[in-house]
Amino acid sequence: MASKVRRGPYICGIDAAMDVVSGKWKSLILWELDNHGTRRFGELRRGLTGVSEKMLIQHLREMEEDGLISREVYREVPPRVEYSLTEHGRSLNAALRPLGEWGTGRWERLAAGGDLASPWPAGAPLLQTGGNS
Amino acid sequence: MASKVRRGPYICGIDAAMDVVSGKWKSLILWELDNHGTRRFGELRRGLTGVSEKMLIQHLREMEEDGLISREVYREVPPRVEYSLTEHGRSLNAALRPLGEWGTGRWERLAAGGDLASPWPAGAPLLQTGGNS
DNA sequence: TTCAATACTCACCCTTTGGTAAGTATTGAG
DNA sequence: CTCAATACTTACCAAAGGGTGAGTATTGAA
Repeated sequence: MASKVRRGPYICGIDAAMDVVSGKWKSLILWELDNHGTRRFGELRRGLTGVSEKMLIQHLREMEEDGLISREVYREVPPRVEYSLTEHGRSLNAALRPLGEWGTGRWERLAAGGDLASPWPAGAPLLQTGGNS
Repeated sequence: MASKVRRGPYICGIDAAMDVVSGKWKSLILWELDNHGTRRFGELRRGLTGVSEKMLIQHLREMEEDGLISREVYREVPPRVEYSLTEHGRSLNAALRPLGEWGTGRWERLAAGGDLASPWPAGAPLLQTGGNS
């Protein structure tokens, strides 16, 4: 039961993308690695507040299989393992940006006591953060 | 147990967007409504091959609560109910487009006996479909 | 000899998600 | 009176997702 091995059959592109990105912590891992370039296992664990070791490693393994991240092992004592984004992972992050901005907009509207029906809060400009967050 | 009522607290914009879009059939519903403009319950059911009535209506209700779609009831016999995208739903669809294109790329690479590590299949141009699919 | 530090690995369990199949409500047609 | 057509609604069940907590392996330092 090491990995999911779903990989289709897909019904559309969104479906194919979701297969890779769905998982409670995956977008956070993407974001964290995009910010820092390279992170050790322990750094990731401390960076993603609330993640369990089991889920973190499970997600990291799946993302490695999906070609999103690379894993570098340094045979030292104590051991050191470094994770970073591949080119493929960076392109996924870029593709997620508009969705992240849409989500930020919704989030702000909700926080403002949000009326979910109208697309923008009528005059309140949407603040754009740097990345997906 | 009528609705999910998650709506935060979120940790990033992606999280906020995922809360709205996660669900086996939601992106398909978005896509179907974007294509046809307006669809009856039965048309949606027949359009999304494999969806159960329970899940379809559950997703539709949640999406209505989230302001993505609107529901129009015609008091006839037999009854008629029509669903369509709101402005908010259309903006979500737009934000999903890059992700859909990324997924299509991955999908094609997989179908081609895909090497998941390199971002593009080296010379094979990515065919862009019209929407998210 | 014991401990610390790191990166896992495993067994167990609870919650969420989604499917199946049957039932409800309405009213015009036969 | 029964049936068809539509849009749900409900009860029940199985699978997937994710959390907890303990255990493993390695070796230098105390």
